[in-house]
Amino acid sequence: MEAVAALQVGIPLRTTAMPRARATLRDVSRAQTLSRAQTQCSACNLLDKCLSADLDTDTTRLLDDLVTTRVRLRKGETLYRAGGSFTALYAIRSGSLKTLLLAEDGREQVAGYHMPGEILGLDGVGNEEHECQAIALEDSEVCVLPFDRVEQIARESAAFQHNVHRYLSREIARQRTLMLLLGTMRADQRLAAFLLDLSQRYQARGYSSSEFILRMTREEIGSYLGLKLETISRLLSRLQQEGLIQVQGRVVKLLERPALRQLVGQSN
Amino acid sequence: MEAVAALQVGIPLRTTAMPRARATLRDVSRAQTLSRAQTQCSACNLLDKCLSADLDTDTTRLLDDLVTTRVRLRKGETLYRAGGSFTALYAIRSGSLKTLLLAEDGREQVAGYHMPGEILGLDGVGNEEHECQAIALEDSEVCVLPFDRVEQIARESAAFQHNVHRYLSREIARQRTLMLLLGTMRADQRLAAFLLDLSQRYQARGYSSSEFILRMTREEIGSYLGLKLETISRLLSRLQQEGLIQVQGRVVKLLERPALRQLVGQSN
DNA sequence: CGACTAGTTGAGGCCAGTCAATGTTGGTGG
DNA sequence: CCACCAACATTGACTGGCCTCAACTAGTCG
Repeated sequence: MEAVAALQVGIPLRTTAMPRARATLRDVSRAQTLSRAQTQCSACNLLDKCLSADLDTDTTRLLDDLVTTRVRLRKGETLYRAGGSFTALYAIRSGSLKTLLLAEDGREQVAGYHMPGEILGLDGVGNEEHECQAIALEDSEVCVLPFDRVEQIARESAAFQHNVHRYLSREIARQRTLMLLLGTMRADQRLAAFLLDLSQRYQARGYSSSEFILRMTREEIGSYLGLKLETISRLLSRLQQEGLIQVQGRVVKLLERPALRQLVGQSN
Repeated sequence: MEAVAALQVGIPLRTTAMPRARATLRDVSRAQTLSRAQTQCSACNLLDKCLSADLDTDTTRLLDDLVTTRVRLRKGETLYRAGGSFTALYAIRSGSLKTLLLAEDGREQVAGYHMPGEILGLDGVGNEEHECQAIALEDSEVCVLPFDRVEQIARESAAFQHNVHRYLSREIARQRTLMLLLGTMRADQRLAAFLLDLSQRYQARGYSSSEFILRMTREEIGSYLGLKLETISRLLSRLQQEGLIQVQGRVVKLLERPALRQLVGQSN
């Protein structure tokens, strides 16, 4: 109960060596059990983005009772936290979340920014507990996919199994890209790459690819890119001054995409 | 054939926008088909490190005809490369390999250093082709695990399936740690963390945890840690001067492990 | 309105990169 | 066995990019 209260306030929970809390669904404000009609994956408009891609109708039917719970999160609330026992994957239906990496010494870093259709919680499969914390950046809704059910269906359907593997693997690939970014790019290149990535992901979801809203603060973006907030701020200003983008608070407009790509591309 | 020749020389293949080559087993010097007795996972001394952990005897038997091929690599040879079609996972039996990340613009970074008992190739599951290149750092031997067989067995055995998932997930966790390192640590902290990681992994394999041989050059270590070779060299000297380690070429001795841990731990 | 959070911008410092010279090691062929 | 070469490594001097510290502004919420 106290946990819930704390979360409602939306405190980022700056965990200096947090006594790894058990976090379950009770942690979030509203978990709701849903009627079957509400949860059928086959009726979900995010179909092609999720685990249910490319399945025959028989298999799709298997999925229909996979999701029995959906969770609503308010901005700032935690979906799961590091050390919390892993029981399910989460598919984002609406809104967006960030994942936060926490080291024992209090060091922390934003590990990812996640949009509708993406699946969260994959990091927990390994040792039954989550390794990072997921926090809503705005009011959001996620589907709960109990992992034992996921594994069960994967055993029954090779196609679904393959989707699961693909998702795990894609997560690996995503992180690879980030490692390259963190390991080899200058600050301005990192920011440009970040903006282009956002643009591309928004486009894939049917939103404008040239104008969008940053859901993260300068500090969060900086943390994600291994930089400080001041650097992010300065660079946004500079890119604007150079005419590559237009910034107004959190609203960003990409003006010269080729130039941005070129900036990212120059390998020194 | 030409491919083999090139590889024999051990050229690092500095691929500036390499025309993504198809790489198969023919690429490596000696792929050998083995008798059943030679390849039984149940007889492998790396048992507990590999996919066959925690299985009942029935399932273990399933694995016995999983590995039909083993590959020998000489130092500098490539096991698979980016863009090569993904057909199998590879379990390292002896030796060590590095994985190399390649961006389209020629940027490249060492993504990992891999030891016996570890599994390579997980990044290929997603889109049927490898996303990085694996190169032997010394003469090595790996078991070939055809991935369709792996998936098949996973459908038959929940325990094995779980191992597969665990492995994929662990890879994600490993990269997470690296991201934290690249995103938040100073150069000396990165190097200390690297040395401690090696130490711990050598220990887990029954080798000395306080004295070991670096199988990578300063340049490769630097690339792995997002630093330059000169920085690595300087830092190794400095850590030696401070009495924390002892370095002699590639032979490293950890003298003050607590101090190293403390160095890594201080979050600023 | 005051308190607070998020963001911008400037001045100065330091850490790691760059460039360059030199030393060391290991493999190869005469 | 030694000479030679190439790859690897060390060290120094200098530079520059990003961080730190700090002051100030803009927007938000009770």
